[in-house]
Amino acid sequence: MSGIRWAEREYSDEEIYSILSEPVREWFKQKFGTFTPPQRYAVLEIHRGENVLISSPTGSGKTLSAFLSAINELILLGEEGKLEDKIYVLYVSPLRALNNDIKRNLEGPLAEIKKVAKELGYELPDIRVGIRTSDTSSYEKSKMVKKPPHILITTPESLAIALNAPKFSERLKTVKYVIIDEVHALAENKRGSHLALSVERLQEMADNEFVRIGLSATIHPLEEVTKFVFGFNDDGTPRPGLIVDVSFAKQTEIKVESVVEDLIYTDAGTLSDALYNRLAELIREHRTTLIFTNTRSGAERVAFNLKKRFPEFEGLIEAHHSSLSREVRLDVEEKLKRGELKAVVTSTSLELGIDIGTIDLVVLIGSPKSVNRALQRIGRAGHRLHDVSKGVILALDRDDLVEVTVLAHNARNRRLDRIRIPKNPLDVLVQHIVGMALYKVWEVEEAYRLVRRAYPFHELPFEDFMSVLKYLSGGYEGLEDRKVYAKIWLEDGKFGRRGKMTRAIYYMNVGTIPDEAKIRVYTMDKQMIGTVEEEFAERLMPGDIFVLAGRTYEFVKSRGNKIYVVPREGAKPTIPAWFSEMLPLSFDLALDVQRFRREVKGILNRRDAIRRLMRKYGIDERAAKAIIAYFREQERYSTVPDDETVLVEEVEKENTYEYFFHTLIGRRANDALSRAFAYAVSRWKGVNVGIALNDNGFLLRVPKEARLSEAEVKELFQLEDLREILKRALDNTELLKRRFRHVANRGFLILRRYVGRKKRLGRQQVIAVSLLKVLKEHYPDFPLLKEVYREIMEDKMDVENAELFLSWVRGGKIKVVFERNELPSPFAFNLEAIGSSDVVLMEDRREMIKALHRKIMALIGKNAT
DNA sequence: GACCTGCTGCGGAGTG
Repeated sequence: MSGIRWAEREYSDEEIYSILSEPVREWFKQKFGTFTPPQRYAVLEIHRGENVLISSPTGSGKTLSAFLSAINELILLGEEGKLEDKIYVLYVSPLRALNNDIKRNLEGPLAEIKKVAKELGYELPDIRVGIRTSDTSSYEKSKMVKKPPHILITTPESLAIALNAPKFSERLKTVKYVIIDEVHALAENKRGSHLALSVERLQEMADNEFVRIGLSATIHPLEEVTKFVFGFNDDGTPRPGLIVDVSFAKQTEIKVESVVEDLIYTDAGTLSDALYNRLAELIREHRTTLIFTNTRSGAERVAFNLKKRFPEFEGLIEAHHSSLSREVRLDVEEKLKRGELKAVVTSTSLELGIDIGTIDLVVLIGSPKSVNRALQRIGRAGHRLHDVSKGVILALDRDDLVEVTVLAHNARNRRLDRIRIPKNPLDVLVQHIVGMALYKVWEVEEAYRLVRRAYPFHELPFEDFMSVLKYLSGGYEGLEDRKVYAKIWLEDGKFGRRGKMTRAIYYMNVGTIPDEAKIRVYTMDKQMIGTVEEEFAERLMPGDIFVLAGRTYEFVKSRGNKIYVVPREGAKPTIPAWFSEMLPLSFDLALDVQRFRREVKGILNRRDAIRRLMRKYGIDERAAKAIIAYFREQERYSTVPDDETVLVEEVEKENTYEYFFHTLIGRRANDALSRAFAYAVSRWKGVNVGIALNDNGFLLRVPKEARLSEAEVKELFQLEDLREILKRALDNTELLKRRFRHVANRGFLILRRYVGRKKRLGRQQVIAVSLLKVLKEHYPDFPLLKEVYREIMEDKMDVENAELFLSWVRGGKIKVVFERNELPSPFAFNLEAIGSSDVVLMEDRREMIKALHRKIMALIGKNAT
């Protein structure tokens, strides 16, 4: 029997007012008059000390539902003169910009309540709200130790650091309410696993059991996420609490547009003209437009070009992303809040929660890759409950167009993607074990119990827990000579801290986001603008001009980890590139695109195909025509793969055979599947196999002598236990070398967490593969090494869904169609263009696709469309 | 060596 219930009781205004103190009640009446649905379900329950997960749309008063009980309590304490200098409420969100926004949105009402109270004759003390993130100066942090805020706002990473700050952690012990906002964005990845352990550590050190409140606008499945927020009791049952589900649909209007008629033959220049003209049009037609680009360099490029092409926007358009300095970001956020900007171009750093009244349009350039993300972003427009959230998605290539057509349709119908919560990530556990050891001496059993209270580690085998402890306690002959120090001691069923540097190592390596070697960019008068990657900075020559924060700067000189620049107009500035992962297409959405393929296939020969698509999917004629033309070309030349057919094409190249697997299951699942397949092929044939992959499928490049028969290709789909195959594949460093560089970087950082090297090495040397190789050579039994590797790779891989896909093939739900083709089919163009090396230029890629298209059209005849 | 498409966040406490 689970103690988790669905909220059934909707309380009346009077019932809620009855628990509120007079100033809060009067303020609420004046300001709102009545409670919103989530408030009617949640406020009283939270007041009674129930854990609550609230799922309801943006602008529905969700944040206030979470805070109202706590604010009321603080006001009551203030009235009675019992408000102490301690933290009562802890609020955690994934984004710094959201934290800033929440602070503003709390301070306003608190001041208003104080004013109302004064009119009523109460003299209330100030209720302080404080933020603690990387944006907080050390001066502010030290003030916080002496005089803590009553409400503390932070991020998962900063919380993990605060837990180990000897003085400040004392202040956290008094917490009564823990609010986790935008839960969906955390639960589904390791940032969430990391936070879940932090919360359990906090509970362990806290004076009392605190109330847990989770918030989200878009989340599915609710029960699992609820368990994630509440955690588990020691007897294995989920902690009790309430699910408040008022996720009624907010009015949303989503348009899909193709910026040009012809997505193949339009040259790059015309395409960008069309894009910027359309953007300018949209910006002019609206009060404030928020534009999402998915990438930081994209945000820089679009912000810069809009201002350059349309001088009317000078000073009215800004860029916002994580590599801009605190000053720049805060300035943009403030201007946005005050309604002083026409548009802000952002990567993803403004996609959650932020409440800006004047934003009346959201534009997405390229696919946001999941329905949840699309709804979150578009929800930034028309933030008030009864406003319509308006979004326009601009597609720039044919695969993108197909994807966003399905995505927009799902978003309109509130078909959310399921999130999957990672289980037992050992790299996260290692960080927290070190953190725990810094805090006190632990009984092994006691620590294991604590860890298992966190949802992601609820089923952690004791052996795995012990192997992590043993690993961290070192004791490996000779490792210390190589500066591999033990972080903990482990004896008589207890463990504790070891090593002078351990605390610093913990601080410096906290979190699960892969790091980059950063170079700070300063103007000559010492204003920091942001950071660029070491590799980008290294290439700069004096006089070079580049874009940062949507403006152009000339590089002057480089000093250590800083470079100095001066503002300068330039003819053709470069745009920095930052290394990171690409947003992966969600598995659920991928399956829907498969279904969409079958649907379109079914209507291809009907005269009203275009009209039907327009009607059902709400796309314009241009977009519908492009989709129909794309599918007709594919069908004339090859097979249209869908949810019942997986197409494998063999194409002969000069030295290789290329096999295109049209497994539309998203990048992460394709990553797992392609690697397992490549490993199997390389074992069968004794050759190296090249891999290229994207969301729509993958490509194996096999040497001529290792050509696969149709039977062998089909045999690949019979592979069982992918996880096991991948484990073996991951032990093969040769294969790993071929992987993307950021994986290597990530590997290095994780390794650094274990090894504890503080010194930053040159990029060439830090490639984790080589480091691991060295360690492996010298220490064949180096414990957990393989596990560390797997952790790194499994971050990128969705083995579970890859297995699921294979089981559908084995079960006959999906049929494998094998073809030998002279050229890759139209659906394979984008994969082909990934190329054998990572150095295909965008322009070249477009040319390559154009050339392929011309050839295909010649083969199937001009009248295909 | 240059090409380019790749998100989110990131010490504390005390001393001089």
